[in-house]
Amino acid sequence: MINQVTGDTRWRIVEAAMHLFWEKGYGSTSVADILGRAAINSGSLYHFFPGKQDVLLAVLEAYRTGIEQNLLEPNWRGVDDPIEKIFRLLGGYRDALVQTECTFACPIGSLALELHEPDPPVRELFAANFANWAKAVERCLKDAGKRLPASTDRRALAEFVLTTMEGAVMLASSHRDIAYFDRAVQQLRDYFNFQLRPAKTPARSRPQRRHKGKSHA
Amino acid sequence: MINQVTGDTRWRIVEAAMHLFWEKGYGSTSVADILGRAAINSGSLYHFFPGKQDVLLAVLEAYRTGIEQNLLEPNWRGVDDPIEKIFRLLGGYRDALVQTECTFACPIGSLALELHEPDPPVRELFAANFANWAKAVERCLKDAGKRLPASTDRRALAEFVLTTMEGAVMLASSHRDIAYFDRAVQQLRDYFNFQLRPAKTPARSRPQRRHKGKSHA
DNA sequence: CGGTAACTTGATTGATCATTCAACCAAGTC
DNA sequence: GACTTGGTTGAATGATCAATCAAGTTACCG
Repeated sequence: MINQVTGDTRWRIVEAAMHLFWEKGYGSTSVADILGRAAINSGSLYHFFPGKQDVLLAVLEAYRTGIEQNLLEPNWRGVDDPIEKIFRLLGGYRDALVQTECTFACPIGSLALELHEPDPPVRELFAANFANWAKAVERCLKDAGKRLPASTDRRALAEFVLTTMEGAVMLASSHRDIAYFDRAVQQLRDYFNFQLRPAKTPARSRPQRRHKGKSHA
Repeated sequence: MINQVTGDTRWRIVEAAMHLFWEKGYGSTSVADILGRAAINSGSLYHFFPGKQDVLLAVLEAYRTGIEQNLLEPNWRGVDDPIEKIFRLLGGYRDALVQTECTFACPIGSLALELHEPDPPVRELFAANFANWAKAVERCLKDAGKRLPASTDRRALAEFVLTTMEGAVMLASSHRDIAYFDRAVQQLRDYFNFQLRPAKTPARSRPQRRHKGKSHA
């Protein structure tokens, strides 16, 4: 998963912790779990990290620096239209949900809500991750140029895409039903269509039903 | 907090757990914490509940049955306009964020994301809580009658309000900044305004900036 | 008053947790 | 071949956790 130049111990720890925090959350992942998955001993972990929380910091740092390579690039490969890029990104989270039978998707969001009162450095990394994500969407919105009215607040709209994604993931995973995610994304699509003036890809100008039943894949 | 006919032990436990789960989450709340806050001994707790998880079930059940009395009624007192009711409800979450300096707001959402793989009964209570919340909003949307186009999918829109609230709470609490919440709600307001035909309260028909800086209260 | 059922007490249990540390090893340097 | 540096081993430590239970208390009922 992800990649790094070295296959050294430190990275094995981060990689293992990434997976486990994503799967079980921070609190429910024991150091022993990490040791097991990374196939090392406790002494090695504590050689590289002062404590469990510092592993979390490294994990969040890895997400932060890897957003381009591991999140945006795979989802945007071969996609040019900036608006479509946004919905491809959301599609990536949809895939994660489907692949895990709607149990988990966004690791940052889950961790952020789990740790209500994180130490300042942890909180700052959450914020930085969210900010980078929104910035990427904001770039798309700027690339969309005049297809969006000049009056549209691009930053607020980009944040709103993130808001929608996180909320949609929460509902879908709580219900164990991808349809909740799809309906939310469709609402967002409709919101976009209200604002977009038709480009190459003609935008439906009126809300239109989809996804009546459960999953659609 | 909340209320119940009796001030008996069982209710004291649920009340204490409600507060603690909200404040620290499920995993970080020890049974000892609950005992302390409820001012009882472990034997009493285990007399009423087979285990910690059953306390969680009771808490979720309490939220579920109390939504009308403890959530809707206080926020909707004196408000008639169904659309305004929706935004008053969101305002209630805003108040919770502000009062806790943006550390926590929606207990259900936090717990739902914390417990990735809850036992079926727990998961069902999460789903039921979300469903009731969305149903309340859906009722408002139906009460709005012809102010919304007939083509609008009221269920999907109601769910979208919930999606937005949960996502907005997550962003605001991660950044410790209420402005993230406000911007998201403003986007939702704009979305509504695209669809609403002007009622008594004339709806701004164009997005309009607000909240440039940090908090606005 | 005797009896019983509901409830409470709080020390105790055993598991699990994050963390520590002295001993060990391997590669590189002088 | 002595010494150092960077990394590894894994048993041990002490804290904390959810859960137990035998002994006690209270309230009600006949």
